[in-house]
Amino acid sequence: MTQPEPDWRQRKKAATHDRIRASALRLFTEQGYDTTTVEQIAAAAGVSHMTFFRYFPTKEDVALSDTYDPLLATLLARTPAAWPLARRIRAALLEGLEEVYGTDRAALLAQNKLIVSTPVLRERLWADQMATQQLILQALGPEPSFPTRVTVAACLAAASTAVVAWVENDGQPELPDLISQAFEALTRAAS
Amino acid sequence: MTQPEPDWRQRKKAATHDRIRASALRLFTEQGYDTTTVEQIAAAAGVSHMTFFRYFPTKEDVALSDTYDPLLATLLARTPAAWPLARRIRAALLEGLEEVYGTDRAALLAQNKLIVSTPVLRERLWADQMATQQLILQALGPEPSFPTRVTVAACLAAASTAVVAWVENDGQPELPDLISQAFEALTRAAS
DNA sequence: ATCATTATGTTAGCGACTAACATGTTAGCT
DNA sequence: AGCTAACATGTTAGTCGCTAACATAATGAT
Repeated sequence: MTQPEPDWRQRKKAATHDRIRASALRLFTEQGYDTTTVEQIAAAAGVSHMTFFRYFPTKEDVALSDTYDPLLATLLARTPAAWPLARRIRAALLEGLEEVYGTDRAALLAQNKLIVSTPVLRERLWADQMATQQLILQALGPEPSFPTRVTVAACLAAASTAVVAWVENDGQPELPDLISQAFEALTRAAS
Repeated sequence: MTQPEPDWRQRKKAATHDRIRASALRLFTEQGYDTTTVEQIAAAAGVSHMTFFRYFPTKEDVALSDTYDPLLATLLARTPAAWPLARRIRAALLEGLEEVYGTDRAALLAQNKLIVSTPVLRERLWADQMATQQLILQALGPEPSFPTRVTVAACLAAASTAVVAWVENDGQPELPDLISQAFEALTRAAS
């Protein structure tokens, strides 16, 4: 009997979720990821360490949380199916970026800087990239062919390279431009 | 004064190194990676858990140990510099494979099957791939351009996709063939 | 025989993470 | 209002990967 579920409960959950997340990110940037303990995060958010793990499966997840992936799948499906796959992915990536880049550019840069400069998180980033790849392949239909898989993997590798270059140069060339350059490099790599 | 270093010492070290590694791989395949504890591995190898960590920095490393990377760098350097980068990497990868594929194909398949089927190890695999990428870039000279980085990343992504497909299909299409197909797919992705 | 080096073991501890159980707080029903 | 079931949170104790500090035994050089 889980009927009406008054949403103030969910609001409260969302509130502590955000409080934990905010405390974590602040502590991470203040004193580094590795030296920050889950207990500290929990204490800063006013909860116990068990509550932390009820909201985030691992310590890494709180630093990597993003909502970009599901958006990407829908954008890709909306792209003309007649285009070559690489172009479709490129278009979806750039379109998705536009929706956040204007408002959240600073946060995006800060978060990715933290990730790239923390070995453990960098590892997880590649792992998440593989999850994104699975998601894209499913959005393209069942039983993807081997060449399709290779193409998707290459496109995501290009995009990741762009992101890494972006944070390494402190956001100097803007990310959309870098992604475009990356895809152009991809098409020329074939020659 | 560490002069002669009688090599029987090194032989003994190599022996225990191999004993630990063998015990670990056996236990991993018998009862799974996650459920196998470092203490069990150490006990099976007749050492203490501290000795284990003196030989392998982490539990993951014992499952991922390979000597392919340095070989790859020299092979790449030996390849004609006039070729397009993707072709050079492809040639180096295939040439490196030839040297082990005949004798160690079974072990290679088993090890990669373990890795691909274990989430934690899969993560580390991508991380190691980034290390390989760094190594290739250094072998190509200092200060690689952005397009070069993209190309290398895409080539390694293609190769990884080939390896994953190889173990998923239980070694059915042979790995060198899959790698060739992957690179052909790469060149066509550009169109 | 002595002494420095090296490999190994022992112990204690930290931190991420889990399981078991307890407590309080809220929602729905009578 | 009062009872009960559901749920969020806390407490406690434990496992496991991993590290540091110190102890011990075997080996090699003098």
